[in-house]
Amino acid sequence: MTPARAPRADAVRNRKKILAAAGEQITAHGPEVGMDEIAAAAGVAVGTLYRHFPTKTDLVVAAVAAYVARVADDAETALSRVQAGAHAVDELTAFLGRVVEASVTDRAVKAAAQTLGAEPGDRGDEDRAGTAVAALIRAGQADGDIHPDVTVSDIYLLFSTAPTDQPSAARARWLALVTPGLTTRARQAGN
Amino acid sequence: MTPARAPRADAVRNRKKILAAAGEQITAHGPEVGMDEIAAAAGVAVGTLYRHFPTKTDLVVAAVAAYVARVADDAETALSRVQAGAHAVDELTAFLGRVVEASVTDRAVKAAAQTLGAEPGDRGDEDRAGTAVAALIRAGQADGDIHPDVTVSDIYLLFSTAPTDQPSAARARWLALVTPGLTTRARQAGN
DNA sequence: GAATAAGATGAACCATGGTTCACCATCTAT
DNA sequence: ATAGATGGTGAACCATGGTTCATCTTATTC
Repeated sequence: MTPARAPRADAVRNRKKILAAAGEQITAHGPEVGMDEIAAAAGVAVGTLYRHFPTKTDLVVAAVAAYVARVADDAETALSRVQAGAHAVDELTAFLGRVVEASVTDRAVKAAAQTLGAEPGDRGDEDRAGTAVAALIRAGQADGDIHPDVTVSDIYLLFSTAPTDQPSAARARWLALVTPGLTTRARQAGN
Repeated sequence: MTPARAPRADAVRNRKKILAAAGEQITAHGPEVGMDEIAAAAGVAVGTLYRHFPTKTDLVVAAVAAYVARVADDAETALSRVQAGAHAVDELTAFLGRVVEASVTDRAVKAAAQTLGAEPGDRGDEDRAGTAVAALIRAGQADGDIHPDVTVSDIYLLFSTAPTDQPSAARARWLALVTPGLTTRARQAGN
């Protein structure tokens, strides 16, 4: 067992800067930003990135984890509104809409979603999000508004297929087209 | 005006081989296949590819056009079935399902779909597909089964977001979730 | 069956972008 | 203050993959 003496102060500092920069850059330009750009944004050299994260994938995963946390917060907030009396269906679709809308700016969230759907993940934020969404669904089902067979993975499935690169109008239309699949009521007119 | 004497026989032959090979390769491995591989499959050298198509994009577009034709055929067949008495909604959703299912094997179709949604295209197959789908929609609306505000671009929108890389079960589920957005009836139980 | 233009060839080129590593700087423990 | 390991640097490396071009081949024409 390596007792592993405490990491150096500047190393900790840099790690944070890197994570923050990676987040910003990925948010702005998607996961395909170059390591050089992330390094520059963090005010470090490329080599430093590799000291902290063995591969680019590792870095992206780590950075994206922050956005999963954001989604989890959003879901929990929505849930608390429901517990305060708001309609669950409305909150759920609004949540879906917000997350989709957010993923336009934060292209990374989309990647995060795929992570969500992909692996069980290492506990934490993913669970929080899942739990909150599940509660949201259950509440809506209790109201009789959400179809009984809807599950959390349905939400992830839909979210992972959201038309991120399409114009705002298309995204709104998409949400309108997709919502009836979750609810028990037939579609209303208009969008 | 260059009278442009007829192109050489082998040039014509090669052009066909290239198009065919590009189709196969893209179908098998998606639009990201290397030019080398396409050339090899066609039994030609890379340079020949570039003699016929100035850039890779041009080649892909040309190759993908063939798949647009396939989709158009499918849509027209579905339409003819409706005219023979079949239910329009059923044909439309089945069509959507088939195309999605097909795009698992033919990853290229997906690219084709994005092309469809993107530019007006140079007439032809895209129009055929659009016309057939439009007729399908109109028929379904006449039956009162399809929501009055559904348009052809809705179909394209949905198709372009289909979960191509997900397992079969997920794709089926997706179709079930998405269908109610097109119809006037509320969701049924099960998937 | 030359002559010649159209076409084919594929090694080489180049840009991109992730990754490495020999060397330098800095923090921390004594 | 100093040793020495931990961390940082960034030019260079390498793999990938699209694109070019000088050269050779072959179909067509007279």
